[in-house]
Amino acid sequence: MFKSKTSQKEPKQQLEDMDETTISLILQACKLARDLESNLPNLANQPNLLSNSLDEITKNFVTARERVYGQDPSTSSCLHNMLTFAHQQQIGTSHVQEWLRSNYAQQAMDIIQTQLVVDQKEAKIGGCIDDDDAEVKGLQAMEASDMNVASSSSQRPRRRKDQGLISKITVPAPRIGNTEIPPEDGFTWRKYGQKEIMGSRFPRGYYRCTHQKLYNCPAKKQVQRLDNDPLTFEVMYRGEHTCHMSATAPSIPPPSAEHHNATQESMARTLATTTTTDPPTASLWLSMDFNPIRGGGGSSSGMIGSSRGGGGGGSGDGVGTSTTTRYGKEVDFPVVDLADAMFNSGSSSTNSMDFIFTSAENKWESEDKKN
DNA sequence: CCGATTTGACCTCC
DNA sequence: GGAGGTCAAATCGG
Repeated sequence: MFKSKTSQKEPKQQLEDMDETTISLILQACKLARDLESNLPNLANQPNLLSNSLDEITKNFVTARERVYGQDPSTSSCLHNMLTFAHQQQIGTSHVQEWLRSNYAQQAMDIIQTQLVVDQKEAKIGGCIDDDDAEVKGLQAMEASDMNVASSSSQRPRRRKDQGLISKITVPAPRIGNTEIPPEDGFTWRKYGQKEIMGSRFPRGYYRCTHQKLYNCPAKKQVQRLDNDPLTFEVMYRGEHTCHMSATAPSIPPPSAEHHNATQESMARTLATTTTTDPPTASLWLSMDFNPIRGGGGSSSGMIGSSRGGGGGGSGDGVGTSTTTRYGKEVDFPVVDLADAMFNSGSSSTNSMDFIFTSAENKWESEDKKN
């Protein structure tokens, strides 16, 4: 897989062409969503208005989506999901309310927006890569082979460029609270390194899944702040999380069972005996704490595994603090899937958001999937 | 005591 | 040889 090489991306041009209008449509929709959010209390008892508002938003998204599709399907999946989601919103207003109310919307929009930015800047990667597109300038995927590396040079198996780049996204730093903390993504990460990168003002943080050892979860991510925009993190994910998919891996401890199967339950059980901070299947994750900061500013409202270990003292400038996350409550909105899709990006990032709304709109999905 | 972070050293790739 | 990725000892905190 991960064959190659970037340059097959001429639609880049098209992208640029479409962006202006399309993006403005999307932003417009986002804005409307925010407005809706702020007026939610008032609209709550005015179903008609609420409905109109939702229609409005949906319309924008749908239009945008159509435009996107008309241009470059490869970049549309993320948008598409967002749009589909908008569609779905009509289906269950209560969900929408919750969604909007909880800031997830904001975050989701941020993601979408940044995703677009990435798409533009690097039409080759854009958070929407899948097997076909997976490329990385220097990263040659060697998943298979990377199992038996180790051998060559006498010493410990130290390899690089393993697993290939799966997805790369830029994520806005929290708007509130501590902007130094890289955004959560629903998984538990353990920082294993930090390095100054040539030409970058900020160091790059290296994280791997907390369950790497226990469950052989190969997921890793690199977090780095953008030089020109310290409030934005560029996150590169590599490898997929197997820790919440594998039958042996811990997953979300489904609190109020509902949409999870037996496997998950058993996983949850397993989990219960191993750890308490776990990769909430993104599903839950989103619903629980999409926005790390929102709870409480600086002093951690228990959102991030906070900077426990390591000499706190000023070192990790920037990327520092861990992203170890912890969630707890149960919730269960459709949004959950949004989460799942977005950050479960470990793998086919393209579909990052594909899962999100599948139930609502299958037709779109089918189209999308083939990219 | 256990688990997470820090940090310098080491290793691989270009 | 240099840059980037990973390891692992030291350290810290619950």
